[in-house]
Amino acid sequence: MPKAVVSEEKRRRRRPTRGGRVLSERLIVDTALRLLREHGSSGLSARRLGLALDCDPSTLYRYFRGMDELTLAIGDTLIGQALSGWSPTGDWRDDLRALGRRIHQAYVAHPQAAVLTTSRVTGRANELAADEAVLGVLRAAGLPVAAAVRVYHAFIDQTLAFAALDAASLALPNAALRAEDEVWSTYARLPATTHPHLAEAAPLLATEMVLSAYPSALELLLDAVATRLAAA
Amino acid sequence: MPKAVVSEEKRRRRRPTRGGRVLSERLIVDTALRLLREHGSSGLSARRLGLALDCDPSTLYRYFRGMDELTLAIGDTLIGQALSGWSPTGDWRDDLRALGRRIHQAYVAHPQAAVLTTSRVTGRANELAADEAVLGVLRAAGLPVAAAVRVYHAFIDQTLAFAALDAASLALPNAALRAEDEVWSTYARLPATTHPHLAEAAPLLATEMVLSAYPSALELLLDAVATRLAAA
DNA sequence: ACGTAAGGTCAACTGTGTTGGCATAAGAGT
DNA sequence: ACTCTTATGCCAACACAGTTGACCTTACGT
Repeated sequence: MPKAVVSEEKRRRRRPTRGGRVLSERLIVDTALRLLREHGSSGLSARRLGLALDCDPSTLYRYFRGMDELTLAIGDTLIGQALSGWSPTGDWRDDLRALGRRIHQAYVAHPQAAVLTTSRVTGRANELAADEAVLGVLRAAGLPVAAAVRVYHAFIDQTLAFAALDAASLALPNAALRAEDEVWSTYARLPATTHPHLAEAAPLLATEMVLSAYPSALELLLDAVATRLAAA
Repeated sequence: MPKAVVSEEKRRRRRPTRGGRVLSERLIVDTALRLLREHGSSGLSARRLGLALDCDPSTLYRYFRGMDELTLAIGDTLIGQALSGWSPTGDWRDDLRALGRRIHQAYVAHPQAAVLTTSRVTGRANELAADEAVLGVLRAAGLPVAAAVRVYHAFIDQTLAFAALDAASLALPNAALRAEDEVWSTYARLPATTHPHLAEAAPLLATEMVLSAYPSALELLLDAVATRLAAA
């Protein structure tokens, strides 16, 4: 019960666990990501993490104040992955599109983790860097501060929102996935008298709904920004 | 232990609980909504629900296969509330806007419940009705089936995605809310050398980020549909 | 070489979803 | 009105969750 967790830089003495591994924030987060992938979004627990790291669950509390703080760290790691290797080209439209796609993709690449962490503001390093990047692109494009903030808001919310939604359906355990398939094919069996449009659209729905609507939504937003820039 | 839950219509014998109340799906869902509002999105549990209904937690399994199915029922109730009293005017743009706002609003009005249920396809009655309504509006506007399905997809995903995001920040317990405020004001204290754009935008961010970006995103989508209709 | 405290471990607490077995009263059929 | 059936309530128990306080040990700064 560390009242205060020692920050990663201040960490001095590294004692190995009984299994011989030396812990670190990094190692814990990576292992958590692995567990999430293997056991689904509800498959991460202090106990399982302890098992995987061969340490007592309570040890984790030396590194994070609780499972919630660990969750935030996982989220920040995802954003870090999204940004790694990116640099602005100078074309605001390309840059914004790339940032949006990268963030969306990073979350969707870890759906089980994304489910836990989207829609949480962490204020950690990588998230700050991402916000700074987006605002920088918009300001460089010529938007005044106030407008840039509004666009930034729509942009980041839209990206995270779609990421969350897309991740959620990807993260469903197999059983639930098959259940959702059932639902869509149920649509096909609906009587045309009560649900004519659903019955008509059913075959198309089954194929359309497995794709993400994010790319088209993103282009819509970019168009809107272009219009605003042209008007000024 | 009930392998199969008896469906609501087939329910015959209504025995009151020890507290004298007669249970029903409806009563259970309503009580769950109350608990969610009072105790937050993680405040719903079989045991607490049992306590509130004055019945044994296991009794709930006579009505729902598990907490997950109860969750889906809650979600469907929200959609039902969104649709209740709505009818099409014939103006596709007004109708679509109204549907979007109503659904978004219904979720945001129950943020704690929305957090649990957005991004879950239930296939229950009210959800079917909503899907049918949206498709009906689009077809009546003159869109061919394939296009209507694509727009429907973007529309419904966008609405749910923003609802989820907006609900999530509304549903944060007070402590976390204050923590998020902290984060935004931390932005203001960032050194302008490392994060110039964030530092500049900080005061605007603090006020902008508490508003929903959904209304503007919705108008963007409606514009896109109008363009497509005009082209045909 | 020593003393300190970081950080590992252990045991225990409360709360969770879920299930199998049992009991009872509501309603159907006569 | 009497029975018979069974829907639906209750109880006890299970394995799992997060979290904490006390304890111990070993790596490091001096």
